[in-house]
Amino acid sequence: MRASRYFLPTLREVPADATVASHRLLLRGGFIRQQSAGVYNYLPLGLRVIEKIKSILRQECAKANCVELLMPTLVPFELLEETGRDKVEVLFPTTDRTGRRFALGFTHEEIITDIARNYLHSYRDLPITLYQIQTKFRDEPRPRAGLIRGKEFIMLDAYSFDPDDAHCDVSYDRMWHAFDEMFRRLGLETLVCEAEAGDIGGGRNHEFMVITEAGEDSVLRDDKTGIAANAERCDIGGNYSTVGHDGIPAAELVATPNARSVKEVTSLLAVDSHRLIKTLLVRAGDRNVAALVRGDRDLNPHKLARRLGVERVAMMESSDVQRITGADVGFAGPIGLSGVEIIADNELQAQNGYVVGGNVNDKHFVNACHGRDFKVDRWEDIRVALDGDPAVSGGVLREVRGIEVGHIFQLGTKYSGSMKAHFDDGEGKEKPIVMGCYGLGVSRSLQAVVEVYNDEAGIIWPMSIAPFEVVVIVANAEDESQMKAGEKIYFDLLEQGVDVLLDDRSERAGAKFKDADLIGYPLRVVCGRGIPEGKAEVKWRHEERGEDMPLEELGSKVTNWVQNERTKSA
RNA sequence: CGGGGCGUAGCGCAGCUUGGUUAGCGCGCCUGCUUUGGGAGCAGGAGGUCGCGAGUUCGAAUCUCGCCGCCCCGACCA
Repeated sequence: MRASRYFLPTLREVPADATVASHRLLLRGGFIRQQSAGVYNYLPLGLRVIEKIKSILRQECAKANCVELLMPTLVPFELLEETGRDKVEVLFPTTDRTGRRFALGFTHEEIITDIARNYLHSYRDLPITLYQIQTKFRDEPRPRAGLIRGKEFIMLDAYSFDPDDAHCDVSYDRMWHAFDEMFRRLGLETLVCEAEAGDIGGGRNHEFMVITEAGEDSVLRDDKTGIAANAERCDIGGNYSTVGHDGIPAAELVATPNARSVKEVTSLLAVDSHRLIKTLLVRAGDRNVAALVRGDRDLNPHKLARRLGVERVAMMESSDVQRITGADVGFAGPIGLSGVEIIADNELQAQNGYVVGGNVNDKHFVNACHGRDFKVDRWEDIRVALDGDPAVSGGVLREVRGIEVGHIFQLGTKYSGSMKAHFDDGEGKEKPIVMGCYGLGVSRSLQAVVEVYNDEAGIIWPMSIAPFEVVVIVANAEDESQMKAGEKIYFDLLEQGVDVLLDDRSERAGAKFKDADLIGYPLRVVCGRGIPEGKAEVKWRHEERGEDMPLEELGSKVTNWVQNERTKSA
């Protein structure tokens, strides 16, 4: 490809809206262009990277015996109704001219399960894993940071079908390994985390995180075992012995007019927030539960749901809170509550004599003691883990930020059950197929790579997914000998199968260097002032200096370097 | 959805507080000459519904109201 005939809309100035480095570089390098919030064009350079990523994913899928198909973007609404996912909030609903309802595909469990129930009837058809690479649509409440979170994005989604859990484990582990290989070849180091399953549902699941400050997820890593977990999921250890109430004065109801929030109450009563208990009322199935956490902590609703053995908990409506506590939201407390199961965070055992809501408007108790003024039905770990918290292993949890580039799930029979995707087990019994699903963010991974590989001057692509492997710059496009030499190298490299761009634009040399650094080609060849002596400069993007090389050996040497890099990431 | 910020040429910005001729600047773009290894110099030029709509006023980029869009923080997140 000749740059003079290509599309390289690089920007000298930094677009004001981009705050994350990788987002800025992708915009400046002319890889992507925003169309609207969370919606992007992939310009030619960006598309090249996307296609290279896809190609690596396909190769690894093939190694793992996964079979590619392509499902529709228009998902019939009735299928989502079968699994209850017609209520999912990020759905993009639409209708055809006859009024028939669809949703733009946000993930394809329903369609793939529909395919399974139509074609997979026998244990002889299993196991099998099918996958696609496709644009997904999710009406995200807050798109951010370019391709990190968008309303549409490119994703690989794979689905495994097995006769039982043991086989599913095998499929799961095989895909886990395939993901490891994919990320390795993209140049991404990932930390695998235990995670929450969210609306996808199911049981065992793991996230693949690229650790970087620009990430939007919080990951906690046990410094003793190295095991990591998403903050939504992370368990907290520590041994707590219950502190008694000796010497603590009797609980006393005090006036706290209009003080509802932790901040308002603690500043009014002049106490630290860790001396206050937040009482959060939730519905868990048909049960009413009061969850107690320290004033300076956050309840983790996922964890609470898990402790209670339900799929999810929902914060109570304010009318229900009033009915149960007799007071407005903001004044709930554990003393005198009835018909409510009280579950308290472990950490609360370590102190006593708290400030709690009075279950009367504008009143709170001080010196409230568990074991004296109110009874805790269960002590559990129900709060959001923080940096420095004790790990279950006895180590300490340390927080890092991460970009979630992959998420794999064991679904069990969640979809096959509700959609009746059954198979004959060979002994005359019909059973639901055991499923797994595996998502890898293609566009998000692209940006994660940029986030990890860049410097002040621009992007530094790994050879495996660089938009071009080599750029050949003709320093002065009007100098015939330079242009001739550049074209010769260009055609030689092309012939050797190297992915090369010839920068023959009539820009000044400096501008072409700046563009090359910004765009981030791994290797740069410059045909310039060395040409009269039969030499050109070769330079790696990640190195400070290049070296002059005789033209005769340049082609084969560069080809070798490229091929070496390729095998490293093959 | 809550909080904050922004919307003026392709990009980055000034002007708005205190309304007043033809709305500026830098980069980019076009033409010419010179230059040609780290985003060149000089000269000339094109490019604007000042986000949209109402209102106030003799007069609105500027003041008021409504709407729309974009960014950041939070909530949410498959």
